[in-house]
Amino acid sequence: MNTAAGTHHPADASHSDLHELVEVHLHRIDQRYTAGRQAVVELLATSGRPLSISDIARAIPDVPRSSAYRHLSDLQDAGVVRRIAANDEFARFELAEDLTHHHHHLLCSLCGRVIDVTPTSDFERTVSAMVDELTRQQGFRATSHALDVIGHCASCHEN
Amino acid sequence: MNTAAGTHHPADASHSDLHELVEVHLHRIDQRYTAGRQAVVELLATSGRPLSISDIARAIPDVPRSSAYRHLSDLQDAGVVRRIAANDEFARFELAEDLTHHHHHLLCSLCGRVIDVTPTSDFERTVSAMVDELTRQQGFRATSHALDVIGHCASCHEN
DNA sequence: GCGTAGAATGAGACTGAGTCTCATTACAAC
DNA sequence: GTTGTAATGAGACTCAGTCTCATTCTACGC
Repeated sequence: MNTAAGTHHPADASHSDLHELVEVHLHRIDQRYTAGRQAVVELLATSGRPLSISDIARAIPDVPRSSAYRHLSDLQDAGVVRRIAANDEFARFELAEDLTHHHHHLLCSLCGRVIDVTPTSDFERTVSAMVDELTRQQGFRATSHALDVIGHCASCHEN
Repeated sequence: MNTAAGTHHPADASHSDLHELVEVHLHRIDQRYTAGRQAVVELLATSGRPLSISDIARAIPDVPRSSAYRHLSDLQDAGVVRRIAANDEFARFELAEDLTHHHHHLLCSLCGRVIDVTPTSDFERTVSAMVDELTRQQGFRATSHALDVIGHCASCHEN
């Protein structure tokens, strides 16, 4: 499996492409791509891991909390940002997969860190088959899926 | 795949067995299996789906909120209860898998409902292989995993 | 059975993530 | 430039979840 933890930068291919793409997504729901929103997207794109609100507040302190929440919510509506629920009590945010690439998460139950990993094609085939089955049997219409592996990250079980 | 949504009752085999097992788990960490804790376990066992705190408060109103939280936290420490983070903002609780059986979740992004499904052995084999790989490559020590499929449940996309 | 130490509980204050409101500012169209 | 509308900042507000502390229960020795 190819892991991408901490090393992939979704905007590597072309940084301006990302922002143009986000702008298109926003325009689709009649929203502007303002400076505050750009700052949030830029941060999520370069961080390479899902960020909590406190991460975001720390990184871009000139964007007030209430605005950051609103930007994230608007970007979520535009399909640009995805909210993920970690095992601790607060939410984290990352760029949506169609702007980056499909991946899963390792959740450290000690420090709360979230690490991205890209799945093998073998794995994804099995998941897709499973999801198809569910759609039929449960009448459940899947839009996406996420595998969360819970455990202890390298730096935590060292200590 | 065998789905078990809404139909499996973990304690079907023997209800008293479950409570004895929980008692053992609690004693292991020097905790008593009191009436309040029994009420919570009983509720989780018979509900057949992960419950939020408001579900629990509604079902057993004579157990105060602060006690319910404490019971859940103690039961979690004993390895009897697992806390799962749904996609909405609040946590849900279910009996740990070694008291029931290994399963995954369908999360309805419209109504917040969480549906349990049991994985195929084929799927679990692939996941285990993937998790082993991670352990080696990332130095991540996995303790458990969960596949969340996000989408719309039958009753939501009917309307 | 009785007394006592420690565990469990209930009530309610407290914390902080996330939401809402509203006055102000920026922008787009004419 | 003017005007209507969208976006923003500040801060009040809500409510899930935690903490504290006085009270009640339980196990155990006598």
